[in-house]
Amino acid sequence: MRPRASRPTLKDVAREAGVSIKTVSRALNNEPRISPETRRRVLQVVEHLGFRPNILARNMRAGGRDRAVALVIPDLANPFFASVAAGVESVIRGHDLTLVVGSSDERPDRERLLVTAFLDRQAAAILIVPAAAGDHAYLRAERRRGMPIVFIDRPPVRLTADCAVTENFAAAREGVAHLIAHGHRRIGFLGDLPIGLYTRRERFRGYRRALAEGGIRFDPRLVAHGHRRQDFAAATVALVTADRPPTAIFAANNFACMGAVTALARTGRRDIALVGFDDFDLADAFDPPITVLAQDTMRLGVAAAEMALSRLAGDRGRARTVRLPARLIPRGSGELPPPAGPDAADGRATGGQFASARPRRQ
Amino acid sequence: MRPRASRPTLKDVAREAGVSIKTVSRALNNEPRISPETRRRVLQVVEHLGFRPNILARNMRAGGRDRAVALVIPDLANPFFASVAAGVESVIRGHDLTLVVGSSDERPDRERLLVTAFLDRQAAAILIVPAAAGDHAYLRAERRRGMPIVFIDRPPVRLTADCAVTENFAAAREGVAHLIAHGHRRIGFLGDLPIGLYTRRERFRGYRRALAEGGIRFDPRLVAHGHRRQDFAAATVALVTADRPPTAIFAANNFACMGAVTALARTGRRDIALVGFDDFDLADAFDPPITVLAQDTMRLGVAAAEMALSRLAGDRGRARTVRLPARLIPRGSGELPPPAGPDAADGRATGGQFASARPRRQ
DNA sequence: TTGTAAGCGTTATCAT
DNA sequence: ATGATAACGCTTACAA
Repeated sequence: MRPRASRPTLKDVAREAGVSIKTVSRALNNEPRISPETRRRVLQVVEHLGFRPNILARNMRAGGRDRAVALVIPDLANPFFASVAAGVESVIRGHDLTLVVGSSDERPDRERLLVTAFLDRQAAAILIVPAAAGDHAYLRAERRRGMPIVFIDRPPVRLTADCAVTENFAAAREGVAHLIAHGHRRIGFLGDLPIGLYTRRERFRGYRRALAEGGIRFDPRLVAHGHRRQDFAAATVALVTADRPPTAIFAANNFACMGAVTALARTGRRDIALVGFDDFDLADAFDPPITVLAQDTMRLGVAAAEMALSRLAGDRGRARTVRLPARLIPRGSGELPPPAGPDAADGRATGGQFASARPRRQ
Repeated sequence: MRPRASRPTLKDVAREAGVSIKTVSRALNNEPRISPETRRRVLQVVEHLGFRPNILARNMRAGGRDRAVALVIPDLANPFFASVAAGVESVIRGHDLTLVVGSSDERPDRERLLVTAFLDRQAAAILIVPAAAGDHAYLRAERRRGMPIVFIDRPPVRLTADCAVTENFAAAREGVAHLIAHGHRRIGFLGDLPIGLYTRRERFRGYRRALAEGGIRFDPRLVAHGHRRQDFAAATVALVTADRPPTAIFAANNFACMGAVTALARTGRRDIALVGFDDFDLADAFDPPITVLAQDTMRLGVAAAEMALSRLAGDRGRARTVRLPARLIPRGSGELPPPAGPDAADGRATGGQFASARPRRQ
């Protein structure tokens, strides 16, 4: 087992080229005071040795931070976050910044470990989609020093910082109002866990508000929760097979919606209206296609990255919050009428037959 | 605009605590030769100042590399890669290593930029899911020095290195043979772009082999390509509405399969059999549910991470390739018979009627 | 138990 | 135009 060989350094290049390390440095950084001839020779040695500068050492000397922007997300497998990352990427590219991503697995302790790891590596900026039940007071000192720290999708807890979020309350309210406008009065709510999660709270508020505005009494039996898609599928089955089932479901996030879709498809129920929060791949491939409130995930990332860049440029003004609207995309599932006409609240008995009697959407 | 304040250093803590920087260092690293009293006092100052060690400086002195494992993938939004990342994570966690991910956007130039950025930052190991049409000769020197570099899903080009791949050829052959076993003789192929992409080549080979073994003549008109899901949907529509359309489709990757599903759902065709390469979320939510060849994506990541760790531990043996089998998951779509019985090759004329005549799968 | 000096690989300063 | 030297923040070796 040969020991790991180390990379060549400035010193190695200098020795090989017969010059001082400073001359090598000059050649590499296009500094003016060096003869073209020397530069050429040095660069040739650089090439030959496969020399690459050690960024860590460079940053240390320069006192400055690394030109890497760190993004910490709860779950790599959730396309929502991938899209946010793409938004961030699009902004920082062209600023000679590299995006690195870490996943907290929706656990506050791992999130903190990751954020700290990036801070300790002198990242230029840190963008965080916080995990549920976290506490960000530990970042106060860094914030005070002017470190660009921006939160995305969910605001920080016990910390004031820049933040880019969707107008969850307004969007949820609009989505539920949409169902009400189509005649539904028994509307189920499928939400995240934990219940205290910011987005779930806001969306639930929107749900309650829409109900109230529609003169509909809130029924806690129509509320269910889950975490993974399969949980939501099970919850959906439970909801629609219970006494006095809902005629419509409002799914408060993408996994909830996918779970509901799965359950409805598997049980062959095409009579239950459905509106989901967050668009998702294949939403248009179902029968009927799924109506969603699409968050502008890309722009969420863009807005966050822009705030970070502004901080990086020296802006020490007070923390800002950017709120982005969501867009209702009616595709079919959210426009289904309740089974027995606009005024009936109970669709259980006739639902199945009704579904097969209606012409199928192509 | 106040200038960005810098983090406190060992020196700051030392001054504040009235000790030397070495004493502070001892207190921080739990070194033995320090009085409990001094340690307590130092740690208190550390706490008070919010001091955090500069990892870059530490690593530089220690000569060692950073304890970060870098993973470069072509597309953050593809759940396939997210799952690979999860596999890597599961291995390196517990080795005090942090996973950082970068996305090449399926572009070789960006991939190289990212890989180089991580190398220049002294990453402990680099895992690469290469973009199409890349060239990895530039990594030869690093490999020679013993840098752990592992390729995932697709092998390196013009470079010999550790590699973890799925047995694409065997799996594709099995999938197509499965369709043939169910009576199909006109089987479409939906493949990646570019055509030269390793996985697409291997899977296409498997397709051709299975056809040959089934005594079926290859028909180039049954082959279509695409990149995004919508492309594949369009390609699918073109395939099934052409003269002498296929009675079954083999989709050579997850987006291809999702595209085919979308197209078949939108056009209400439930008579075309479908087998997809790669499992995907919601594959079980369609009617019929989608039969797939599931790659063990998680284990792909695990295998790659294990090779990297072994290199990190000093193993300088020759490059290895780990090949993992895929698993056929029959869910329904791959078991549909051809329209007019096992021997008919042409399903166009009667397909639609046939579909509505068959009982719908629940 | 504690402190001093050297060094990691860079870049900046100042000679030459 | 080029080079010696200090400095960045830390750890290792050695001295006190």
